[in-house]
Amino acid sequence: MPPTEVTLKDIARAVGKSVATVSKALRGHEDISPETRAFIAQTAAEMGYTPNITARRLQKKRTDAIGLILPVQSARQADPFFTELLTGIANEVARHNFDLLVSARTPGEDEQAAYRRLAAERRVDGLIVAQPRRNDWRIEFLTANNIPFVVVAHQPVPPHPAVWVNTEAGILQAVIHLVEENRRQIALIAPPADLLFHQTIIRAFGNAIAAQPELSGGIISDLTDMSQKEGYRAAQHLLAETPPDAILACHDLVAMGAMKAAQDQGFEIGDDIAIVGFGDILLAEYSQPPLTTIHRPTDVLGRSACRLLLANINAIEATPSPTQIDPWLVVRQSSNLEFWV
Amino acid sequence: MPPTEVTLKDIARAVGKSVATVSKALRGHEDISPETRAFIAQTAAEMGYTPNITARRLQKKRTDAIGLILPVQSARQADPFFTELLTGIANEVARHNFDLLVSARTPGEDEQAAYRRLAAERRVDGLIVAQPRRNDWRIEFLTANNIPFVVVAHQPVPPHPAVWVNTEAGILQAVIHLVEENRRQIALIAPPADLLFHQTIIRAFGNAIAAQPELSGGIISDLTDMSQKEGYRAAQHLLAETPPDAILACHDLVAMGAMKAAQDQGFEIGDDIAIVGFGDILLAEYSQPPLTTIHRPTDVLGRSACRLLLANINAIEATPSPTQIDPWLVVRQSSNLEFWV
DNA sequence: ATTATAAACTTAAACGTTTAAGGTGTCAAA
DNA sequence: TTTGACACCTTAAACGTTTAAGTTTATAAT
Repeated sequence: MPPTEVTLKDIARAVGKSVATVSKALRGHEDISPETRAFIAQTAAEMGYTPNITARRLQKKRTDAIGLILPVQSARQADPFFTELLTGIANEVARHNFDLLVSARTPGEDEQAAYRRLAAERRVDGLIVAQPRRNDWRIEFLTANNIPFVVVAHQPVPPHPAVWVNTEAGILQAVIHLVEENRRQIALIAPPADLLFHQTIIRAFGNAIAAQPELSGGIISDLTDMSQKEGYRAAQHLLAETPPDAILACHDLVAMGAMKAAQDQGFEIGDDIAIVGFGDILLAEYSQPPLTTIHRPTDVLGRSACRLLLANINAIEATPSPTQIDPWLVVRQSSNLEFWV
Repeated sequence: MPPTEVTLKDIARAVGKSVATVSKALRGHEDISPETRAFIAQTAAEMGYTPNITARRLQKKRTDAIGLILPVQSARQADPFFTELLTGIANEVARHNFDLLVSARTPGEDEQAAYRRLAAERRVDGLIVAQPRRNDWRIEFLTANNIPFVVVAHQPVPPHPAVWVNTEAGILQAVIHLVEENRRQIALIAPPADLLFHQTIIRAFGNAIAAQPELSGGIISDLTDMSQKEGYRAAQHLLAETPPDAILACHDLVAMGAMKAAQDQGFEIGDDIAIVGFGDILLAEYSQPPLTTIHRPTDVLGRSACRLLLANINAIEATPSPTQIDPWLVVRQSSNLEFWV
């Protein structure tokens, strides 16, 4: 490392040309002769030049960075969904030479400060908003302040740019599967009511049930978050009275909590009761029994959201990439009688 | 949002003072009269001024940002350890008004580019390096380029600044617990050999075994990563021949894979065989059976690392915060006979 | 009446880039 | 021999801050 950073000025001095020439040479402009271009490029390399992106940013008025604010419950909390989303976004971002700024905040006042920081102070060119809520102030804030963003959701969020998983299709597949497994009373453990996902999944569930005349369905709708703990609690209540023969959970973590509750009450999962999750987090396959679940291709979701955002801020030309992502059902032991023959 | 960003110049024009005065007023310098200071502050607020951090950065030659590069195996991969670490770091970073830049890369060539980008191009003031490897080129690179960093590890990494979990103590607790549970042959499933953690845990395990005369220990040491899949594979081999009566895994995910392997081979976990993990990820409590594990306070690790890094780059004054973090054993059903009485 | 001190500013340069506009020299065409 | 046209390069301004050094005015000390 040079004792002091090498700048364009240093190179200019070294090659005996002006700073402008050096800049243009390095950026490959047409009006610099090939020889000069090559000479400058070589000198720059020899001197160990790396551009100062801060200066570039100031001049270009773009940060070439996007932001993601993770809603976390506690310092410990780490919803695998967000992690996978993050990985997807990070990968895509890297391909386009952008930076990803991450903030972890508990929803509330604190979160607002984070949005103001990233967005109003223009630390980023745009943001990805995950898990939209009812009357989401984040969306209102970003809209009002004219800051580009893309929502990652479970259904379209007009009029805002969004990428979403086709919840309707996923739920329908799950319900059909349960019917084929001869389940007749399905209980849905719905997400917290302040999430848009709440309405989406309840509607999808209602439609799916309505399409199968022999089915009856119930809905648990008092979750405060989508954690194992809440899943445990919800299932506990559910099973205490007249237990359904299938549970459809809004999140794999919730499903895992529900499984534990059922096991603690002596149910044989996959036999006495079927349990289906949503998400297909990595651990779903390794739960005991392995969890049947609706696979949500979260990394694809992240990549698409990222691409859409970059297109919207004119960083890349718009590609007609799909905004609706189809999930699919992954059948494992928690819902499958064959494993119990 | 203003049609165009409000700058110091605009405020200067509005209050009829120079740009320098406005700047100094807003930063609370002594040589601006209280009245002017107040007036400027008010005007700035009214005009909706937010400082342009890019300009500030250029001038100050600091980015007020740190970086974290997550090693990921695939787009899907999402080791809960890193997620928790990330959350811890993000939280601490926010408290000091710093930004956190995150990159997700598969170890290798790709990863190098990410380091060069963040570090050499000075997008960040410093980096946190997690999961150090043998002859870690990342550490060499950062050292050679004079870029501040802190390592998150499982033992000290002299001469580099680091924060580590007291692996020795954790492993000892686990082994003592297993002895009390009347286990006599303990197998360690060690991390991949290229990680420093590999040596650390093997030494700790060796010492712990040596301290208990009645014990015999074996070591599996061919993992390619710390995943459930690898845990499954390792345990499968282990159990095929002369099964130990306890397995100590280097990571909860590995332990979960091992549990599944054991179950698939008809072992009753906690009875026929005890399994102990390392990390205490959130899901450990919800596995079936719940996993006994060495609790690694990952978020604390992240916070401490962050604080140490910030102190090293003179962003905060050094606090004598501990660099060695003590883990503790959490006993659950996977190793506890009492559950089986 | 002079000088020093202090308070409250302003000027100007700097941080490292990019780029529009302008300049110079060469060569070909008229 | 003039006139473009072109290739190649330079000048200068700009992006929005911060801050060292300088200026002005008022006041106090000699």
